[in-house]
Amino acid sequence: MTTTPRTVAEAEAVQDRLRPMVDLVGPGPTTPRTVAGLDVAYAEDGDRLAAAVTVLDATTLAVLDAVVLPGRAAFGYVPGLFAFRELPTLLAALDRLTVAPELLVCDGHGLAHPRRFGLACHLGVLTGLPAIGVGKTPLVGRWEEPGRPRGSWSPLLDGADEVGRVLRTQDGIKPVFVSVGHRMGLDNAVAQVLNLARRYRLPETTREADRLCRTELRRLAALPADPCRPH
DNA sequence: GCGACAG
DNA sequence: ATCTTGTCGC
Repeated sequence: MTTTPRTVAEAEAVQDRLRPMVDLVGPGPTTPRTVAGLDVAYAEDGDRLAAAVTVLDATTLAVLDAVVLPGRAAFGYVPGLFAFRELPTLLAALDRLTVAPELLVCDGHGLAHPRRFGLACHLGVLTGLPAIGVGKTPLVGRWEEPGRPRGSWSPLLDGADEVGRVLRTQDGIKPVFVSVGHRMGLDNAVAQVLNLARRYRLPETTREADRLCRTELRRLAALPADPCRPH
């Protein structure tokens, strides 16, 4: 089972306990055959959610498998502890996959985190799979604007550590924040994200998962009260 | 002390 | 994350 803390102190303790288990050596797969995208959509109340995992062919980007599950936020939103909200439902969805992913692309940071243990590290350690974090906005670190062309990047520095890279995935488009989650090298992480973001700012894996969980959330909201489980 | 703060 | 209209541009 997953360790679900109830307080900020407990959550930080969990991160500190798991952080040493992150594999920072593995360069990761050069040409994975299957890549998973993970994302969560929240209802207006901020409590109910839908978590989605999609598995794509890393070459053709065809969707090979997809799972979406309803759930509840397992923790309050606290920057730095955000992973605890969606971890349980995401792990449940991962368990139901029929096509095994060789790499996880997470919607959030990995090492680019105050305690070097963001969502991508957490999911990587718990599943044992190589994992990458792709954030849309920064959490920690300083950086300089990368060049305009797709593929340009600049280091994301937290003190003296390069905790990630600010990567331009499309010409002249706002960059994303790439960081290592588990069993990956930073160079490879950037290469994998570029391969997955061929036409849009975000990797196709993330876009597919995002679309799936948002659609499911709307479907759930439009559904009448469940007659099978009355109050 | 003040501001910042993944999704 | 989500709430939201129009608008600028290819």
